[in-house]
Amino acid sequence: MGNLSDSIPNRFDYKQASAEIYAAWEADGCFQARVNPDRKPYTIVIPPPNVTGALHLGHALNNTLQDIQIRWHRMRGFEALWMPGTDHAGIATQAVVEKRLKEDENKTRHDLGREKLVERIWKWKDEYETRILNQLRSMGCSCDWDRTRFTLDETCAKAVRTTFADLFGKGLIFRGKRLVNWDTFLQTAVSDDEVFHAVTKGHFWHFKYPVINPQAGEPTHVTIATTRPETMLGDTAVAVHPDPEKALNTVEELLREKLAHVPEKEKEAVQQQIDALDERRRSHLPLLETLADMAKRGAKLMLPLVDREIDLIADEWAKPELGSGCVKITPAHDPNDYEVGLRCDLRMINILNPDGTLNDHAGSYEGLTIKKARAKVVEDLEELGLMVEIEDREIDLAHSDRSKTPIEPYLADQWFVKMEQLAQNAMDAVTDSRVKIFPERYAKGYLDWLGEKRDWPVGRQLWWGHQIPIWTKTFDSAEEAGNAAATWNAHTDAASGAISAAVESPATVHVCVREEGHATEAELEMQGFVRQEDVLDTWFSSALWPHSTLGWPEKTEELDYFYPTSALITSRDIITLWVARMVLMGLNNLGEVPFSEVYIHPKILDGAGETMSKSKGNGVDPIDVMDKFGADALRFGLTWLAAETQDVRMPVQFECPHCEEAINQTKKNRQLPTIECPKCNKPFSTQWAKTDEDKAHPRGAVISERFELARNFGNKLWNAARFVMINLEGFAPQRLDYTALPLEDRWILSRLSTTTQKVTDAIATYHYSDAARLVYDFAWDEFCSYYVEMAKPRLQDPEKKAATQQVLAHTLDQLLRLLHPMVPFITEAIWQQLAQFGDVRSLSGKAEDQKWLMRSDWPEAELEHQDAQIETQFASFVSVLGALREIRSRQGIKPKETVRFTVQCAPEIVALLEPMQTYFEALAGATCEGLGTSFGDLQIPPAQVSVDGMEVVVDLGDFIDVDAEIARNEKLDANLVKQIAGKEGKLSNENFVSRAPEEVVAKEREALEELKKQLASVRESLKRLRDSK
RNA sequence: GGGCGGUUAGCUCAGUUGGUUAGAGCGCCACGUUGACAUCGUGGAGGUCGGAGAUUCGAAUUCUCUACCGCCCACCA
Repeated sequence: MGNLSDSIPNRFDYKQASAEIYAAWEADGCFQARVNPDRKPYTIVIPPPNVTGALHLGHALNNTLQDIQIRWHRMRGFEALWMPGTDHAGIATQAVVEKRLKEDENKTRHDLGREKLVERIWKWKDEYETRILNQLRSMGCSCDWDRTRFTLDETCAKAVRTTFADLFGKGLIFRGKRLVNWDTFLQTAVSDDEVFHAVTKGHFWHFKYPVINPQAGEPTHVTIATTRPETMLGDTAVAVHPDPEKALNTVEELLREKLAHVPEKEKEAVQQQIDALDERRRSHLPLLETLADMAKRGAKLMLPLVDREIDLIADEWAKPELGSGCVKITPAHDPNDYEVGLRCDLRMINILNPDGTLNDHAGSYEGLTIKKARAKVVEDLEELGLMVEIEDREIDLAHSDRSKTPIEPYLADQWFVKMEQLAQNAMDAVTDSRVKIFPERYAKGYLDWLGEKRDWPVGRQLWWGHQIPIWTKTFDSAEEAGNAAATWNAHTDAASGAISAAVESPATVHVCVREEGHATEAELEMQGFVRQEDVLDTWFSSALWPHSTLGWPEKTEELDYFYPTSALITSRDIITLWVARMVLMGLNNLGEVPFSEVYIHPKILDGAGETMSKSKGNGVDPIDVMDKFGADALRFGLTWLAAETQDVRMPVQFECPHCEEAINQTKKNRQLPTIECPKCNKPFSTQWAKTDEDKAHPRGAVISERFELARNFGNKLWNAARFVMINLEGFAPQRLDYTALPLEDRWILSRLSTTTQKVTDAIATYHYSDAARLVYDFAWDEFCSYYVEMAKPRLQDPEKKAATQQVLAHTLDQLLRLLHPMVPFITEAIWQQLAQFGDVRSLSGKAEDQKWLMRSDWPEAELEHQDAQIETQFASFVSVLGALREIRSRQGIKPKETVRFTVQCAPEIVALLEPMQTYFEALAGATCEGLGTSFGDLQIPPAQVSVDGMEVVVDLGDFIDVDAEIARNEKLDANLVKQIAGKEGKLSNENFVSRAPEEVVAKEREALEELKKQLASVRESLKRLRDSK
């Protein structure tokens, strides 16, 4: 016994052991999945992390949950494939690299050129991909690394071009004008979700356009207002409501309806709005009516500064209740105006160059930046006497998330994917449950979003990405174009294979070539076709991920075997962008959904409820957590917190590198370059350290104490295993007759069986937190606190030792399996040590033939071990134990002192407790002097506790603190009186007695009797205690 | 403006189909280092379950309204 306790340290050296174990697993091919007809496949494709930067805690959660499913299924006998990889992340990555280029070398991408920039981004990608994959390894992720893919690698590129050509051929790719969010710094369109809004101070300019040849009774000018006066250069109309009176009435109706429902305190504000309408009828309506009539007769206005004739139009977009009631229409630079432009067939004049300066449509303003143009337009309008008023106003301005510069709405040619049918197919897959989403409520967002069936703009004006495989040429006539298209289309089924062509009215031909580097490409270029510069939206390649990673469009064995994949585990913010697109692309390319289940996990927020991010400084790095607590603690901690409905709130601390003090992070201190530790008064640096002075201090990690629970649990498990192994010397496996086992063995086996069943169920339904809690409680409270404690005396008894060893070995072995998916390293480390006691550890006597725990079998719940009666019996034991401990504690009995006790209880409880008698000694330092009996008359009154229909009486002799007992009993007395009153009240309520189910009433009666008994007992005790004084 | 989620102990969260005295971890208080574990053990204190109303014999749990927090979508001359 001595050598083992010396050789097993009482701490798990997670740093060294984890690395060694992982390397050994990998070397032994434990992560590999192969096409294997003898097993059922289980597949997860990783949500490929962006190569923009290192992984954060959200990724850690995402990947932990995936690894749990993968490891669990692997143990259950599935051929489990976890497909790893990373995402090129289009604009995000290019923006990061461009920013770096600007900072380090003061160069723009145009200084470098496309090729050089892309080269730089590849370098960045290599660096971060390595970092990311190593982070995943440190976390213990059991990915099949041989299959690692990148969304921009050749396999994926082929899938992208094949898909694009297919859609093009089906007529689902088309070209259209579209207002895009133009980032003038990066000179690219950014998607709506890459835009953030910020309120800035600005102005609201009111100015007027002259009416051309106004007729009698008509105004000479029309007043409009805008926050962006320079856009007037692109105006092609001014709109007025066709029926302003009706519009005002409608508004009033709505307001009156609101008035009826709105709370009292808001009524006044609504009433004011209604009054304002009356005022407006007087002040504006006659003019607006006139203008509406003018619009109908086709009146024209003169657009000042550029002297362009524009229409006065009637359109409902103009709101008579706002501003002057007239609105300028700039279809090429405003989303709403664009809609008006389409409706009224207006000219769309783009006044901007890609770099944000004005182009030749702006006349004399050409070449100016927006800012300068704005100032000059205002100045010139003032000079012409057309400026009416300038208001100060706060403006909610769209900014690019990537460059932080203001967005300019900009009309550009874009490539679109027609969504109508694709979206419908993806919706059907969820409605008919071919794809199930957990938690279910997220299906709504998915369906709503797809239901809009908005065409998908897939082009990005970037250099980093899959370049659109289209060559374009504009011919002199539609006829020529038609001929060219027909010629190229004729090649489609010929040797050159994969081509299709389409004419964009009037005379532009687009040719899409499927094969990369095909001779056709050169041929097209020779004929004057030019390849589209744009690259595809990064989500286009991500949408193919579940099948492109398996080799599609090749008909690979892997594709056949592993597709459709089994589960997709991801975070809620990309349900639409990614999940929906994967479903529709999977259906389009393979006719099958890409996965059958989608699990959406919570997000990780900091202590203030904000999302974590590097730019806020509240981001916890999984590496720091692993350094401090270990990978298992990171994983278990996250699993523990991953409950169904809630996001994970995780208060964050700085850790002082000098004294390890944890300093709560606040909004104030989280962006400081250095912080002084309040405990040891030494400074440390943070991620914000920029100056040499700041950087000289050692770095304080950002961590969260949230992981202590998991770290402690690992330690508990390790030491329980240590205890078992120290006591396993001379262990000889044997077949035990379950029915002949003593109560404590049957109890722990019953609990093990129940736990196994529940944990299995929890993981299967993605109730991760439940799974963690179940196994934590079993391991700590049941196995350690009771079974191991009870095993101690038994191991000293030669008669009982062997059976005890067997049950200990079995339970530990099974427990390790249950825990392995969540905490793979520590369980594997223990399991390897346990192996030295032979390969037969299970009660069944079956020899374990796997070298690695991660490759061993998941436990089956032994249903015949579940025994409710045994569990009740054990509960009585625990109650008595608790009573004894409480008395000891209350009375301040020293641990070394043994006390004597009896339990007064019914005969059937005596039978329950009988076999457990000896354990009171070991677990509570109390000797049982009788069950079902009392001490008889003691000279000094005993301490007494009544629980579950039992009276636990402890003879403390002279040691008793009578006053303490009296105080306690008095408190109990009062409490019982209160409860009894409550129960009596309930039972005297005729309604309750007659309407509640009989069993509930009976239960209440029983409880009342029990309470009364207790009260009697307490009072008797009190009397004796008082008498003794 | 539309939708979703949350509000339970000082903190972070559980709470199954409504039914005894609402649980856990951390923190706090008291005691404790006898050979698995002080990253531990034993005991204790601490909650009128955001508010109002309704249904019911009975509500943390169901329904309605409401407040606050968070997220998503739309819109903002």
